[in-house]
Amino acid sequence: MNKILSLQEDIKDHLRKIISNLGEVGSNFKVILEEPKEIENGDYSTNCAMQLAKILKMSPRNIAEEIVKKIDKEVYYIERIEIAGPGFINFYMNNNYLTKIVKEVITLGNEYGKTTYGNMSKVNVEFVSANPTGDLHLGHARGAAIGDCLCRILDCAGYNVTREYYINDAGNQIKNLTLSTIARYEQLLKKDSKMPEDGYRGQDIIDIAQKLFSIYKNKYELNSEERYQIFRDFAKQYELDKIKQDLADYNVLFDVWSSENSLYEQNKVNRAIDKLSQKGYVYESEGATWFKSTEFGDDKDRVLRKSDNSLTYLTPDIAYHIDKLERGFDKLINVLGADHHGYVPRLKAAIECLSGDSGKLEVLIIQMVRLIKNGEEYKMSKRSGKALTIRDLIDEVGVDAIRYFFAMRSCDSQMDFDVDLATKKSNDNPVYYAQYAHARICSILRQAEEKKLYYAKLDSYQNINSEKSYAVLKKIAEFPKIVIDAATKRIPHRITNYINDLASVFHSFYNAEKVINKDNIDKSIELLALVKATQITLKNSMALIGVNAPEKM
RNA sequence: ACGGUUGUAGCUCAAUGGAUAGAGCAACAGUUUCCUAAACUGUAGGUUGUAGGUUCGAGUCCUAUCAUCCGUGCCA
Repeated sequence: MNKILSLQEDIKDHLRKIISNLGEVGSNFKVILEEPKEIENGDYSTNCAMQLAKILKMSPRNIAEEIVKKIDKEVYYIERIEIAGPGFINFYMNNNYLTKIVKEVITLGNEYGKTTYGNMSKVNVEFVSANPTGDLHLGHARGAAIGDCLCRILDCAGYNVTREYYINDAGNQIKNLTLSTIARYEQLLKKDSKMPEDGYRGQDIIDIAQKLFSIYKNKYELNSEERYQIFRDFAKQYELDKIKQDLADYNVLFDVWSSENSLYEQNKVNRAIDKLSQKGYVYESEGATWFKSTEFGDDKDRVLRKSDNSLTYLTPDIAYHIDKLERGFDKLINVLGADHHGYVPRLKAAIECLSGDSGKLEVLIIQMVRLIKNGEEYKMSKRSGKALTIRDLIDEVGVDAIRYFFAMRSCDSQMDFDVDLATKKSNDNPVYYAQYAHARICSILRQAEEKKLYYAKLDSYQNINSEKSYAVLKKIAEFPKIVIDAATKRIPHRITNYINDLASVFHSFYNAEKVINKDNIDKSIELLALVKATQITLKNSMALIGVNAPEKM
């Protein structure tokens, strides 16, 4: 824990002791020490006098006075304390304490922001998991950005994170992909083959067919089991490779690629059905096999095996989640699009039935993204092939801008993505604001170096003493706490807000004060340390979003 | 019809149950003999969808209602 944060904790402990001497307040009374928005209200503030009013049957202001009398100001770097409004106790710190953060940040470097908060508990985050039947599109881009940022944040907060992608490479959609490919292939052989009813009509299928044609020519003109298998495997691999490449270019890497098919090969799917059956929650009706999910809170019972003997999407997915639990994770987080949120209760029902561990599964719902083009909604459809792919986005807008844009928004509000705005007015993109701050800092450090000026690592900085520089220091000191907050609440956008705030206080500082000043070398080398600490914090926080911190712009 | 999300400045969005609800864009007025003006400073802009309730205190929690999007397949 950094010195500023531990000082806050120390003050809290101090308050706790004082309060417990005032009377019986109960063991679950929590002392809250917050940072007021308005600087006039102090560096820290506590509302505990108001909270205690009812318990102690005294007026908040009287309680506040009792508390304030007993606070040891010297030990905690407190300059003065005021009681304000209905009973807030406001602490005005001796700001010299803030400069202690500078040396700490510089010493920690890339490690600044990391904590052991998560105790290395094992978290599995499953995200994207798009079927290998076509390109990733806008919605996947949002899920990928949120999922990946969340993983980076959890990792920073001390969790042991596994990033996982579930490949649906066994079901109906693969059959559809294969039949679509075969149809395109036959069309290349000048046959009058029709696409399947709900086939995939994108350009990628034509590309696959052409590749197959250049390898096999007319060898597979006639229908055969061999043709089906070869075409299926080829198409599947082609699509999957493309997805992997696009994600890698989007700065998203996975630890584990799980295959649905391998669940069948290991007989895990049948075993899941058997286990549900043994527990007595499976029955036959209308030629299908049903799971009695209503016993576990679902709206209606669900089909596991259809009357045509094929399985529903749910069945292998149950086996998959049991498999994940058996791999020893303390927490499973699924990042899902809002269009799938109705699916969650049945999955949880099955997990609860089989393991009693459904509480370990947490689903993060990402709301829909509407694509706006030429001022109106642009409807996308994978089947028709009409879509804006993640590849198009990367080429047109750039990875940093897209990732930052998606990470900025709370994931539970639906949003519009205006392509024209994103491409044309890309200079207005907030990511540049932060990147510019970083580039600016690097420029200062470069020029200082040319003048043989280097930042100083001191225990206390007497020359860092302006309001603007205190604002920067306070912001820097918050960072580890913000990371923990973003991790536990699963809100990556807290980090982008933080980045924006940090860039803002720095820009403001920059415009008010000259860092490199030949006439005051002592001050310069101290301010350089502040600048260096800002650079480290900015870079580390941007890394959590997965965007670059350029040294020049 | 039922279940879930969202509703905050002209637009896009923030805001740990706290004090005078904040940013960016758009509008207006300023700042460069000086480390990057992709920046900074200021002005203007609000009945937090509506109506109740909970409490010392509500944009935040509860109820109702309206609007919005998503879902309610033997699709995935």
